[in-house]
Amino acid sequence: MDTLETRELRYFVAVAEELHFGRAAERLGMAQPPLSRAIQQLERRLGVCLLQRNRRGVRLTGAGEVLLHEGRAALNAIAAAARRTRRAGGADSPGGPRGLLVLAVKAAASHELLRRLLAAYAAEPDSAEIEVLPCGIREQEELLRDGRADVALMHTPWNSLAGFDSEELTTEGQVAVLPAGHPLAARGTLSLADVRDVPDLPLARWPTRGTYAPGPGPEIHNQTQLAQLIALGRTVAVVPDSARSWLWAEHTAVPLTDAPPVVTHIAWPAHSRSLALAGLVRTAARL
Amino acid sequence: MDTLETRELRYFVAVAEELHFGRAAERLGMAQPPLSRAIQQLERRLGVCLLQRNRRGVRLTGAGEVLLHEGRAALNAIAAAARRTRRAGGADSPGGPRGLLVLAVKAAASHELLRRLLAAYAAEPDSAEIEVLPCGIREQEELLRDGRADVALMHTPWNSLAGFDSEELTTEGQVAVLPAGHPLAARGTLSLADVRDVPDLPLARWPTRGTYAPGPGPEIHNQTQLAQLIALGRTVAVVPDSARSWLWAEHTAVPLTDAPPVVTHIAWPAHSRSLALAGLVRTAARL
DNA sequence: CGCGGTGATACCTGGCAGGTATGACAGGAC
DNA sequence: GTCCTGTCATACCTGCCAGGTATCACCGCG
Repeated sequence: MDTLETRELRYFVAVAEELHFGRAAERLGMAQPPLSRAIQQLERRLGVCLLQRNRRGVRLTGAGEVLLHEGRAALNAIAAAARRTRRAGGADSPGGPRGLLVLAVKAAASHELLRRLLAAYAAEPDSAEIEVLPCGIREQEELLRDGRADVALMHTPWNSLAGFDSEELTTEGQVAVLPAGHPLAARGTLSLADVRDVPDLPLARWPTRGTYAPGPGPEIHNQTQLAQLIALGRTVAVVPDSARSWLWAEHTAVPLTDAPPVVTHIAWPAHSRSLALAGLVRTAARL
Repeated sequence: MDTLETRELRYFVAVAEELHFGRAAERLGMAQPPLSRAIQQLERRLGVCLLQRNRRGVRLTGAGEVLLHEGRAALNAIAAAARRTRRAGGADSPGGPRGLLVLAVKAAASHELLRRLLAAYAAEPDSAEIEVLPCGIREQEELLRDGRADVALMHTPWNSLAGFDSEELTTEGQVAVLPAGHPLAARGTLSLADVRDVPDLPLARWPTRGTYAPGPGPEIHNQTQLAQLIALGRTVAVVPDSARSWLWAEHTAVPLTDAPPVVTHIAWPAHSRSLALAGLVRTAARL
């Protein structure tokens, strides 16, 4: 009587995202009428109006917004339960894998730290196997939430640690990456203002939540592209010190005096209680 | 094909907790055979063995343990979605409540801070209604997780903030609460060692996760009981400074020099994004 | 060797999820 | 006004599956 079925959550989230019963039904691989009925039934069971069916289209009510957020979180938790259970399966069978941890890392970030962590953990007794899953920085949080990953190396201020348990690992400064021949490349240190005010080298722009801030610099989609544009003398970028590991010969990194420090954390879903994870975190904290 | 139904999660959690199909079925209000079948089906769908059916009883496998943990979290998320949606319902109807926030507080803790917070928030424009839900300190986290509460006042080091977003509010010292006539009550300050070493006043013992640590002091179940035992000269307790608000005339509070400080936070589920909650947090941070 | 207690199997049935066909209604073109 | 179109809701049917009852297979124990 008061327990939501995952089917209903899936249906509602689809409708709330599409704001269109027909398209939502198509996305769900079903016909539109049963979907309409299911949503009505959900509204009756909750005793709440979720959607404002106006002539021409659908809008979310306040309660609908709440269910969209909370429902997404619940669906993530359900998917995580299924994935983590599957991953743990077979760990009992003697001779089988003793456990597998999926570690989400932003591609090419903290390369040296990661190398040392993997080596140190592999040397531990009873260590589990670690699968390294390179991904985008925004993706990490989603991967942890929906169970595709178990643990992640995160970097403030870019990642948000809200909702996760975490342990601080290292702090590093940031550097400006310039084309090797540029006059500024000869300086020993720079300030953010120096970098922002170079007229011939507009600061590269990264997407924040899918959109680019306005500005003169080029829009960057991946690191290779950035590296090339810097090498060509078209842009300059501010990156953490450890990013030196992927610089080209044609790049020069100059330390910045006033850039915010970058802190690397190891983070995991707050409720996790696996031995393998605890071992990895302990190893990381001792590095 | 790979999506867990909440029904299956409920069933599995019941069986995993009871470790007995018959009792689990009874708890679920159903017959035992369909429950057995549902669990088998779940195991087949996940491709994982969850339970070790021995002669005489059932045991969890590793994968079963994982599903028990993750499944509980998922069920909490689902219950939270339903409850918060219901609570948000009707907030659209003009004239209806503009919103209701449920605030979980440990009974009698941070009394003055709470009073000021409620007053300051009520004075804000567009403030929602606040329902204060007094509860035990361990309960708070569960209430936030399953949606019975939206926000809580938590106290480190007793509460864990893992999994929540939070804002630090105040830090306070701790005091020893003694019977008024006791020799130690005349002292201006005390150390933890002083309090622990009084032979005639054994330190009161609080339950930690339902069990009591061994020791000579009385086992405390609630604050009233503690207050009475102190007044009777049977025990001594270490409590935060703000607990002075519930002391009796026959009590004397003496500051402790070396007790760990108590930090009060306002905490909420990390993914929450409601305007009313944001307003309350902003008000609290400005106090 | 029964007996009690366990989970598994066999079989049946009612409800409900989902499909198809169609209605109701609003807007736009003219 | 009168179509036509795009939307969501309703009506009705059907097949599947969740759940019930009866029973089995197994084991430990007095």
